[in-house]
Amino acid sequence: MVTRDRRRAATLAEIKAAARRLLVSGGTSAVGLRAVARELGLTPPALYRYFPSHEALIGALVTDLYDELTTALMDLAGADDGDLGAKLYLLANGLRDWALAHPAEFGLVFGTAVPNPEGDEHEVTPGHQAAMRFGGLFKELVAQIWHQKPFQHPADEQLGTVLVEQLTAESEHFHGMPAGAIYLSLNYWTRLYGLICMEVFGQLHWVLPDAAAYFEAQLYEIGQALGLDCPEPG
Amino acid sequence: MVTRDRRRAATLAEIKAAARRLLVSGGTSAVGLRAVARELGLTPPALYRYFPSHEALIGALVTDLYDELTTALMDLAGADDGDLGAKLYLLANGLRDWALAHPAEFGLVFGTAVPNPEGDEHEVTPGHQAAMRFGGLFKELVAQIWHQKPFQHPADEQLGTVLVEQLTAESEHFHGMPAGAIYLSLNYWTRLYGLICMEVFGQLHWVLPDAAAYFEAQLYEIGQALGLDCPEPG
DNA sequence: TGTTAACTGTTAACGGTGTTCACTCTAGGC
DNA sequence: GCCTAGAGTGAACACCGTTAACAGTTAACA
Repeated sequence: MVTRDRRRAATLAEIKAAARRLLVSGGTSAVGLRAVARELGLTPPALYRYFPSHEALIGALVTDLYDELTTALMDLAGADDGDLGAKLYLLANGLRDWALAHPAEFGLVFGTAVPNPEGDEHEVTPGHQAAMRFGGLFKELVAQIWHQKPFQHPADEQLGTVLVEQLTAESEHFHGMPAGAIYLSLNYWTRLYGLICMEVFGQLHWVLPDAAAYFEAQLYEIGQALGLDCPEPG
Repeated sequence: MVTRDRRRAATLAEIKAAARRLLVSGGTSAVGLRAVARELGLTPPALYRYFPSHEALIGALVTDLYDELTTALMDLAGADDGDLGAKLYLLANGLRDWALAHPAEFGLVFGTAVPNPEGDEHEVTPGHQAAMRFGGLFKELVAQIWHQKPFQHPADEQLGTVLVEQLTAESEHFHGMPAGAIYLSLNYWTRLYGLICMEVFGQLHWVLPDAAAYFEAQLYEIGQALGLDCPEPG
């Protein structure tokens, strides 16, 4: 019987589900090793049969959240068969909606620093792979947009040799797009991420009580930079 | 004698200095109540004569860091008597330099969510006041730039009534600037903050090994939006 | 000046955390 | 049917923030 492995996988899933529950209800600090064990009616040391440390458990949770978000956004964008611009618009709005609906998860996934300061051996963890899959969503879509209708982009001379060199190094991930186009794509992601971070972390409440209108206006702006005729705000 | 208050103020400063030291050397998690007490040769309960809780100690530390950053940037911008655009450029670069030089402090000050979800009684803490002073730095400078040489800005119709309403509510903080101009100013801050956050938190390392060139290009771009002739990148 | 009150620090303790070790018991494989 | 690997337990360790009761010093006031 393989019921042994099956049982192990089941409890492993239960552990992560309990951790997720605690994260949602009480924020990042609430998902402690002992609390998770309590949730399952187990003693704390029992969890060490499944995760080598509390940190590893959190890491697995982050990986799951990344994948959940990725598939959710894929479903969202896949359902719409319209033009690619509308797809990107859906993706951006979907990410914001998810972040606002799950602020604790967002804070855990995107608010914690990536531990890659001195990049000797990358030691590509499953969490990193999940993050790459997530990032690939946007890269892929932007590359499709570019190849369908190339948008105006700054020339290499405007960007400077250093930046162009770094951007062209990423060209393979963008299906051979030129540096200027990758630059604009990076802008899109940077501004989107920054906007959502500020809204979720409450840095925007002090000037804008409800950032929805501002977000929409910004989405229109950054979409235009990619040659998209986004839905106009207002 | 007032030596009693003097002594109290001295130890209070020592406590915060020790906390700061721990923050720098070991990150946010290293600045614990017991660790701070250990650093001063005191027992943990002694600190409760100075701060009502560990959280209050952290709050005081954040306030100090805000003020330190604010005065540092004021000195930086005050020294240069050139045009206001150069001042803003110095400010933005100064903020980035500070964030990269003190990543732990930056993470503590800007990376933690502002606890203002349902804004009933704001209960304006010293930390909030310090944050306002810091934000005021940029608002003030941008307002000066606007009044010296008004830059092109989107019309109200382009932004939509909801957004215009919110922006004009902030008009007094921007010395009576119109909504479109405030919108562009907000863009400047949003993009600057997002960029620095991503760089410090390592979200940019995976695509750009060294974000300096990208940051410079972005600074040029967002400065142009405010009608400034920034130093060109490259 | 002597008394009193406030202030600063201590020790002991409580409940909480992540983690390790030695142990038991049960289920699967030979 | 033995035997081993795995799952789970209880006790313990070292840490954490916090509280309560207590002691010594110092400022203020009658």
